[in-house]
Amino acid sequence: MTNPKEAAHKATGHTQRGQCSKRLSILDAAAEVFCREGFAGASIDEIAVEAGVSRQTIYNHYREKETLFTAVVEDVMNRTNASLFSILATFPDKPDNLEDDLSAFAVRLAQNCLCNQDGKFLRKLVQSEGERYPQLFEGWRRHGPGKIGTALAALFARLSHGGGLQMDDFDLAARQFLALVNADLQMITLFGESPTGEQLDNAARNAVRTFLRAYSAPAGNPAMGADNGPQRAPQA
Amino acid sequence: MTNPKEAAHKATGHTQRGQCSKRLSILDAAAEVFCREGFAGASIDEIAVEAGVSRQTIYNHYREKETLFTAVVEDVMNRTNASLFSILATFPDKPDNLEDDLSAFAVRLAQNCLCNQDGKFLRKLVQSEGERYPQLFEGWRRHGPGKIGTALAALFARLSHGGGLQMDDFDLAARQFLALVNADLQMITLFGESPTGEQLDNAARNAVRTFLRAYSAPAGNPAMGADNGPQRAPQA
DNA sequence: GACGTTTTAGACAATAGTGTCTAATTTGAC
DNA sequence: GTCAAATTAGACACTATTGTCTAAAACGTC
Repeated sequence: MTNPKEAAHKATGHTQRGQCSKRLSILDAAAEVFCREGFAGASIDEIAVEAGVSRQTIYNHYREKETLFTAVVEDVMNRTNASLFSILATFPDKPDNLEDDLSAFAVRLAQNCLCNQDGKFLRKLVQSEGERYPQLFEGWRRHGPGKIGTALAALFARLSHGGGLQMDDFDLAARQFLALVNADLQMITLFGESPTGEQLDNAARNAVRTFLRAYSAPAGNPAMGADNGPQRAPQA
Repeated sequence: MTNPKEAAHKATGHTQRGQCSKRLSILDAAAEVFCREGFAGASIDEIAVEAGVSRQTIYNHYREKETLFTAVVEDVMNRTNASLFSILATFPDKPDNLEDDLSAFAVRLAQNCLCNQDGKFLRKLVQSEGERYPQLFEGWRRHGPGKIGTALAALFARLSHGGGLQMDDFDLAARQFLALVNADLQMITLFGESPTGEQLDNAARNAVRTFLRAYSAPAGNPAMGADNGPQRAPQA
């Protein structure tokens, strides 16, 4: 028995709803189980039960456990990626209150990418299986935190140019921004639960305040251009 | 080559040296294998081979796999804890250059607790098995990042009182300090390798610069005052 | 209703791992 | 050298899991 289904699924737009919905529920259940049990601990039977399909159907769509795993990782990465950019687009073009805008932005980012089910999945699985599948997660490095990093860096560059921020290493600032947002959150998410709205708000507020204390342009200096104020001594 | 066997260990009633060294090599090998394979993926046989003992000896010392696992976690936590406090003691009583002293401190912290083999173990295993063994890792929360957090907070309180720093939430500052140090490091450690000395230096330097820009007391302001306004640091 | 495809349940072999048991062997203390 | 404790190798029963196979059932389309 070859696999006409994979070809059919990819090539033709003739996809049947049944097939597709099975695929989706398998991916969903697999993400759940892989995340909960890890790759070695997850059993195909468990996934099949949770997905509401027979084990054979899984082996039908994905040759073996590893194939399923990589498919799940790619699926979650794509979803996270999409969500990421839709959130980036929500940052106002002309922020009127940088602290409020950045805080709200951090909250959206945290709850849709970081504290998400998908975010949890990626964090856990990259951590535990990253060394075993380097080429798989190298995509995550580039398109996950890598991409959010560069996107954030671009945002900060824009804000710097607009005069609200002042910094010389946008990538560094982006990494630090994310680290600060996570500072208060990781203890919660690591414990396995999702932060409440209030916890999210506080974490974002704390992160943004510190970030702005380090990087906001001197008040009353509507700086244009890239000139550097007397803010920091470029050390060594 | 993992046998510091002359270390004085816990006296368990009938202490013989042979027993003790076996115990240590079992714990060592188990830590290695659990870290590499996760709890489910690790096999007792693999650990036995790596430890250079027979499988039966492991079952002799630890009733079952789970017992061994918890013993390993506790062992690693204790080691990390000890290392932590010895490092904390290295921070000078009267720092002459806050940036340099904090950077050097951050480097020591990172390479002895965070990027360590033990640090890697705790990060990975807490992440992947934390939800399954909450009571086990609750100790980690209190004595790991929890304890380092409070110890750091105490340090920052001292520095604030001395006039070098200015902040009103010491615990928050401690969390943020650690987060900033990790900001540049986690991408490296997550990938599985240890950072070079240069990477460590840069990460620490970047973290401390941002931290001080957010929290250093205004120059020429000797001390006191729990109040901190939204001022930034002209530093240098 | 007929037909091709997908799905299903279940049996199946093969492999791997856990934890126990026993008997032989080593080890260290006296 | 003796003796007891620790260690070892190996067999063992038991369970779990992977991945394959087959024949029956469900599904969708015409």
